[in-house]
Amino acid sequence: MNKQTKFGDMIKELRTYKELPLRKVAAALDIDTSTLSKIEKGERNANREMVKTLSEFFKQDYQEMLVTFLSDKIAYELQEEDCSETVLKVAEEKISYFKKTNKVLANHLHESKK
Amino acid sequence: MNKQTKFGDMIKELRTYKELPLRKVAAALDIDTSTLSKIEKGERNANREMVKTLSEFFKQDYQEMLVTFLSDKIAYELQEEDCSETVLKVAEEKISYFKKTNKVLANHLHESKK
DNA sequence: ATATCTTTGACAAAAATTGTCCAAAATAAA
DNA sequence: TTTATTTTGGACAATTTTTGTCAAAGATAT
Repeated sequence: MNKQTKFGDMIKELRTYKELPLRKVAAALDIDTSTLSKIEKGERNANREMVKTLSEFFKQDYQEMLVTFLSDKIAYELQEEDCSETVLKVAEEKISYFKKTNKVLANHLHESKK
Repeated sequence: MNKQTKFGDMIKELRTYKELPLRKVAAALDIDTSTLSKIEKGERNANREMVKTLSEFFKQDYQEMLVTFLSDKIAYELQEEDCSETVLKVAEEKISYFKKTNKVLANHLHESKK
């Protein structure tokens, strides 16, 4: 599986490789087939719980799937910026700085991750 | 101004340096002082329009402020992940890959940026 | 042609964000 | 210390976004 693979493509790949219908995977995730179809096509968001469930279902490494999932979100947010490279560099510096000093970037914003 | 400076701290710095009350800056932004106060403390989100207005108001480079603003958001999203470095790397690859191939990561998700 | 699978659009419900107001807390000025 | 001004925090409705669900159309396979 390619590094640039989108999360949706990844799980569709896994699903079709095992010749499973959306129905089966959707059941494991406890969601509608319609929703899963959209997730595969990048039209709806998955969430962490789904990533976890999918990694178990397909016996894939959770961290790896999570990286695919999260990097999609980041890449999506920045894809139209022409300063995206700089943003990523600065973000990395901020993260390591705040991890080091044990501070937090901001508190209240969108804290529930389901 | 430090690279790791948070957006809120940055504009507070600019404001206090010029000895302006929230009231004045809030007026330029056409928002409540209370909201601006929260933005400075990272408790509310600014948006692009505000970044633009602020860059003009304080005569700062827009791109630079934008980088501060966007990197805050990214850093916030990833600050609790232990795979954040990898995520950023992969995100960068995805972005340049999709820019190159002129594709798009996903369509419909949160498209209005105000 | 029939059955199964996939996609699409619509919609209400739920959740998150925003704008606004008010009053308390903090700070500065008199 | 009183008074004025600035800053902060909480509450709340309005708005926007996301989510879950359904039904039907479209595609594919049997």
